[in-house]
Amino acid sequence: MAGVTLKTVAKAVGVSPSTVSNAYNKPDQLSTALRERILATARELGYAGPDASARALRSGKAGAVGVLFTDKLAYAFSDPYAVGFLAGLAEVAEEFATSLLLMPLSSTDIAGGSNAVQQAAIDAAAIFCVPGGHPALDILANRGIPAVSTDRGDHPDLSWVAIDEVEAAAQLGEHLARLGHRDVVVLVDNAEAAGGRPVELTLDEVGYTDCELRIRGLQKTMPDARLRIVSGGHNAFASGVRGAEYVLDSQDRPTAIVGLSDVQALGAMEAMKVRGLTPGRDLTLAGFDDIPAAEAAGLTTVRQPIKDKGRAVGRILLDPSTTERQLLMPTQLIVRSSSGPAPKR
Amino acid sequence: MAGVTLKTVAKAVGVSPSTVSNAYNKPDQLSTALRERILATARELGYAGPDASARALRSGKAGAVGVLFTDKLAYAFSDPYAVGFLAGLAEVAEEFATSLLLMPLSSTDIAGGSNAVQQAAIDAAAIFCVPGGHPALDILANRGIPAVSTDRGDHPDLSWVAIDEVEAAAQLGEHLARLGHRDVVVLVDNAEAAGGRPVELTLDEVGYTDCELRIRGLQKTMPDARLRIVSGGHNAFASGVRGAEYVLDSQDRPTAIVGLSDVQALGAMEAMKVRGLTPGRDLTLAGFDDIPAAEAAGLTTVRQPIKDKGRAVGRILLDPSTTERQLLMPTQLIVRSSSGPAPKR
DNA sequence: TCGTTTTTCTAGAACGATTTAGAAGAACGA
DNA sequence: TCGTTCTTCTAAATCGTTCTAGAAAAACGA
Repeated sequence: MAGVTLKTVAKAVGVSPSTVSNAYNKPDQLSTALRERILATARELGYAGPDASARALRSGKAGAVGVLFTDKLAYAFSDPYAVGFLAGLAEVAEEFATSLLLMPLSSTDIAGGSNAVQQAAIDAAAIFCVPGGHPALDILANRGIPAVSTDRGDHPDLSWVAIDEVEAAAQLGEHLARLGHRDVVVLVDNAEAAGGRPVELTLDEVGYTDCELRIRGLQKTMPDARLRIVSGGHNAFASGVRGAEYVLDSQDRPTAIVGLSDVQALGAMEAMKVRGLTPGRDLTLAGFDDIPAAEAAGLTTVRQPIKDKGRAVGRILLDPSTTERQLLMPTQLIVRSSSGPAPKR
Repeated sequence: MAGVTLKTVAKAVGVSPSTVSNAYNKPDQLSTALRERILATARELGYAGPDASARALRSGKAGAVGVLFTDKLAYAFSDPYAVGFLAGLAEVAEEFATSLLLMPLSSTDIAGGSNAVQQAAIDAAAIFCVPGGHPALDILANRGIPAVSTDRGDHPDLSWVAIDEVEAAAQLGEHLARLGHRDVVVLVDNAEAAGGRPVELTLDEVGYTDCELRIRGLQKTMPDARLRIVSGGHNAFASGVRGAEYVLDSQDRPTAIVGLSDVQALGAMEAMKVRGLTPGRDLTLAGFDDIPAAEAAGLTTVRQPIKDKGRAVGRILLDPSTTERQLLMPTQLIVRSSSGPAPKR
């Protein structure tokens, strides 16, 4: 039962291994009669078809693209934004009969070599919201694996599908400025706050390039405003709750809170409601992404075409007819009930 | 630059390939000095570490578990229930430094051999809501890949992590019966309706084992009720909308609609609202799964510990200390505002 | 000092396929 | 009839590792 290989089948049929291989991969290289005899014998012997690893080794194609996420893989699924990206990517992958390999980006032994990025059998990689200097990116580069990032990197030859973070945030900033807000707290993703205690950060400490750029965008159109940066942990609903709690329970409440993702902003909304505060009246709230829940909650946000982003990444990775290697996707400010005029002092 | 292999490094350092291999995989098999010299030279030469495919071939371990979904992969991400499962599975996978390989289950050439299930380099597989007789399952079995399903299969030696579908549905049925409902429409996932036109089915035509079992469960505690089975397409919000539209716009309205998943039930809720109908008053609505959105929408539903289900599947697949191969997870009826007494005739 | 164990390293055979170049025979055209 | 072209199949090399068994050297115990 076990240990049936190409050779076994070849011997049983009385042909060379090459012919059996051809029966599977190049049907027009042998007569139909023989091919059928081979496949029949294979079935009889319980041969499951060419071994995946062996084929990958010899042919140099793994038939899978890797997907890299920030932080914990389990986390990624808690943000509908990330899920939307995956859905778009999966759509294209499916079209090209390619699998998606989700790689945990655990910190363990990233240098030593026993991590998934090092070990994964992939032909290409999609990099989702992984900060620029991350060691995993070096590993990929070193392995010579073509990659597309969702952030514009520094290298001019890196492929990416991104939005104009600064411009997108500037649009939101303009909206807020026009409403009279001059005291804003920005909720960001931060590893150090993941312990549970919210932290207040300087722009330099923020880390993730896209977060930094968004804050710069806000500054651009809100030059007179005081912008504070707060984190309640990783990018998740609970972090938004914690970050907002910290801000709302302090003596020094802002007039507006901007979550750098909708999940965080929705967490903040929850914290407001618990305190009897109405978004848009008592305090303005805005997010980024425009996930489905944002609409239901009436959250003002900056929409990104996330599924298209996933599709575009997939095309660059898999579709040879796609030549564009750097793509800027459009964004749109969606004003809903969670934003309103700043209260007069 | 290209073509740097173990051998290249070995030659450069002046040792045997085995030793270089050991430098990466068995650090205690050689002196620290030599190991460092090897790693340094490797870095210098631009060697990216042992090739994934070659390693997989020789050692027989791919370092990845496959995940099989019903229908389109992109679909899977539209159901928070499926996403929750993935999150749980990912958590365990991460712990064991294993990647998750999402395989498209496209119908193309499933027999011929050019499909993902056939080609994937995986050590094990998680099977999520794939109906019993699906050819992909045979392929896995044929390849000798250990698999765990989220449905109890027919084979006694198959591993699974599931719920008692009949009992869970029976619980819901009892609730509905007690409220006086005797005319119920069940919304199911169905491929034939995916074209756009809703269809009405008999129990035999339902297909997916778990759907069938749930309907049987309802019948069990609602023996006097008329149960009709309707599908608006695949398991998705839009299908729920379509299915409900078909039912609501007919002459023969039921007093209750049961979605066999929350996303479908929520779609039905949308259709009701558009028609000015209030769930729980004008018509009772219930679902399955208890996804986060169900709570927000006030949907009565049967809760499944979906993330735990994912975790349990992961443990069976990856954790050698887990001996239990068949696991029944608890369910719980969650009554919310969408269910109410049947209107008197 | 002489076995004996331990450490450190190596040779060579797998692992299971695909690929390249080419042989043998059939079919073809003139 | 003979040279040419197709079709059908094969031998042998190769992909880049890891594994098994064992050799050489070093360390050890008495």
